[in-house]
Amino acid sequence: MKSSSLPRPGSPVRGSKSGQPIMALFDLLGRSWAMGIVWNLGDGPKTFRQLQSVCESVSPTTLNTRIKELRQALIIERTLEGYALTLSGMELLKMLYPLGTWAKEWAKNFQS
Amino acid sequence: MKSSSLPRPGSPVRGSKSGQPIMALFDLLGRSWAMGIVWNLGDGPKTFRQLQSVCESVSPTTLNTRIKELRQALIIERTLEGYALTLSGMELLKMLYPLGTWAKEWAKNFQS
DNA sequence: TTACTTTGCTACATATAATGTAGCAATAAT
DNA sequence: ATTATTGCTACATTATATGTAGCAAAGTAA
Repeated sequence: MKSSSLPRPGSPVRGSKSGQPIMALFDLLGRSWAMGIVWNLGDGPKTFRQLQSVCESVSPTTLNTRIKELRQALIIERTLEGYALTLSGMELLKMLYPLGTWAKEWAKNFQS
Repeated sequence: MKSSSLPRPGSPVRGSKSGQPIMALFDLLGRSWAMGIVWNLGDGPKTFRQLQSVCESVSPTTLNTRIKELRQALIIERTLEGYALTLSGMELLKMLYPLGTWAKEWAKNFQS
């Protein structure tokens, strides 16, 4: 993994050469499993293997990469019980919850 | 593009074999530029080329793929003025706005 | 102490997705 | 009739994700 693959606000990221915070966040969260990992840590810390099993089909390679990125981004951290959301990560998750509600309404469009 | 590449709630998606709505949404939005496109349509409809220029480095291939997906997902639509958020897409965008605020706080951690 | 299990990964080959550049057909403007 | 713009497609290259195997370290049980 190149170090440049970690999107940081203030450095060029996908969507913004100047590294606008929201674009850095979109770059970070817009990678496979990133939001799923945050979401799944909502009910408490999980070990690597637990995350692997709750994120049904994630490969260890990808999981490990995402974990590194989210840790560097200060969204998750390693604790004695496993990987956990940081305080900041918990705040982020709170902002994702409304998406769950929206998604349920949205899903109605696709019922066969 | 395989038709199976469009994540739909109710069908297997990344993160959920049963296609839980939130996981379908994460699958859809967790692709490069997806959230950036929605975000950038916040201030009104944009043509393909306008989107291309506002999403600085997006390739036409990727932009076109994302547009197709977001249209099928009923989040954006084609209008006379260009691509625009649907009503549902506007609601979704509203749920993304708080992330902008969060991201600004988050960015403070990375100031050199 | 030995043996067995679980954990947190790494290696590596393959498949899939994104990028970058070129350019074309259709419409609009001059 | 010419030129410009728009919404793409083609295609080669590069980057990212997947899937499987397995290993070293730590914990557990006998």
